[in-house]
Amino acid sequence: MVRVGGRLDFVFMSIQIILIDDHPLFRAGVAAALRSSSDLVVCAETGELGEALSLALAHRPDVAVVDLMLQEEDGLHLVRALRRDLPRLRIVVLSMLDEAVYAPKALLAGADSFVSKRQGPEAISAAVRQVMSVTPSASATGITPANEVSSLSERELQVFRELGLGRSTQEIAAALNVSVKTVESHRESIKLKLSLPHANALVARAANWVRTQGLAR
Amino acid sequence: MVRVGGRLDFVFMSIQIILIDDHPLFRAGVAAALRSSSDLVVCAETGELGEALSLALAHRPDVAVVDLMLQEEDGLHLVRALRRDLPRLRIVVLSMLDEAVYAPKALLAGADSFVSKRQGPEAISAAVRQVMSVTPSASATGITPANEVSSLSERELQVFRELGLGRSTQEIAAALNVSVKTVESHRESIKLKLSLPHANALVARAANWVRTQGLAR
DNA sequence: AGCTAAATCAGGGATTCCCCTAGACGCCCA
DNA sequence: TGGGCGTCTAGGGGAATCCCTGATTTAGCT
Repeated sequence: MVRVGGRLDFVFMSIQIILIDDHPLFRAGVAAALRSSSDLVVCAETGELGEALSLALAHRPDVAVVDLMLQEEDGLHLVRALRRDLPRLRIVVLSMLDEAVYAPKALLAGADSFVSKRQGPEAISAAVRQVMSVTPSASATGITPANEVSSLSERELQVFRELGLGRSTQEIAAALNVSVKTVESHRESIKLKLSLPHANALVARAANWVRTQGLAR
Repeated sequence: MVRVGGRLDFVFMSIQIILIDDHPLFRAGVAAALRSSSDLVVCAETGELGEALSLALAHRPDVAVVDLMLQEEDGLHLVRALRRDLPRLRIVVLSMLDEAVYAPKALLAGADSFVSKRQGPEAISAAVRQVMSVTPSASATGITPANEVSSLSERELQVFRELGLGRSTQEIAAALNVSVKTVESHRESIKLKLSLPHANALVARAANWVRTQGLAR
């Protein structure tokens, strides 16, 4: 397997990439963006998270580009699995969600770089080259969360988002396939973490957060 | 401009499409999906919502594929503008968000079809062909807002605003010097007027309204 | 292994929600 | 001037929730 070490522009070397994105359209877009650089090769791609690990083991790519998309739960899981089984693999995480919230989680899970999808095609290619140009230490780009919402766990964030969309406790429980009691529990945790006095304050805060995230309305 | 009317498969006719999507990657993906059908032609595409209308007026496409993406407010605005200025234009709305929530909104705004992005590339092509296969009645939208904040009375508006600021029913009652029961009554009236299903939806809506009004803390 | 955080859910009293009813007041209009 | 309509007020009562405490299990970290 070839590998780009530094300023070796007179040597042709390709970076092998595996692309994991459960959304076919986005995957097509990202693949096109990557392929537009002749030194980047998408050697495998899949939308099945279960298939990703075995594909990576088979192809031994240099970089995995993983899309957190909306089920970032499974995405982070995959990042951990990749990091565990393929320690030398560089992992670039894409997400359309809030960078301040998800970047730390992704990096903590073992990702080497985090790219917001808002940044466009070039940013992805750039990130891939960047993670290949540094030693595999990961170093985490020094993103400071500071945002209180970022202290929420995965599940709490899901509940928070649903609340911001104006969903009732019951509706959320049904959507997440858990009991009402569990959702209530998450709500309590969120209120505690965000120092909110009561339910209405929680919902209003969530709605405003969702607004800033542009996740709907 | 050619137009497919019915079962005319022995005549070659292309469907002209304008693609409006503020996200470059997704736009690339959708464009690729559409172009894979030889009878579909992407005659224009843009990520700028402001540019969309003039492009549509200039190219006079058969179908507009509009991505609600994350700022669905603006997207719906565009759909209405397109429907107003180009009544015969077929409009297909894409969204990655909850179909049950956004499809009615999109159709109400004048869209002819709604496709969830989860459904993949084929669904988009299929939707484009489908809207071209029906008569251009466009179903007249029948826009009856009614659910306007402006329909709220003075007192209801006060309660609504307080709710949007995250105040509890008790707090509002104290602030307005009335009983909790009165505030509850106002809440009921507001829910009725705005067609809101339950308390959380009410608070979330109020919070968003407060944000747009700039009345926040 | 031990620790910690996350996720799940139960119990139970306090509170709120939600639907119904209803009196008082003001306004418009026939 | 009487009737209709909307607003503001508020109570009754059952359902739902809020909110606090605590328990268990899983999983990631040291």
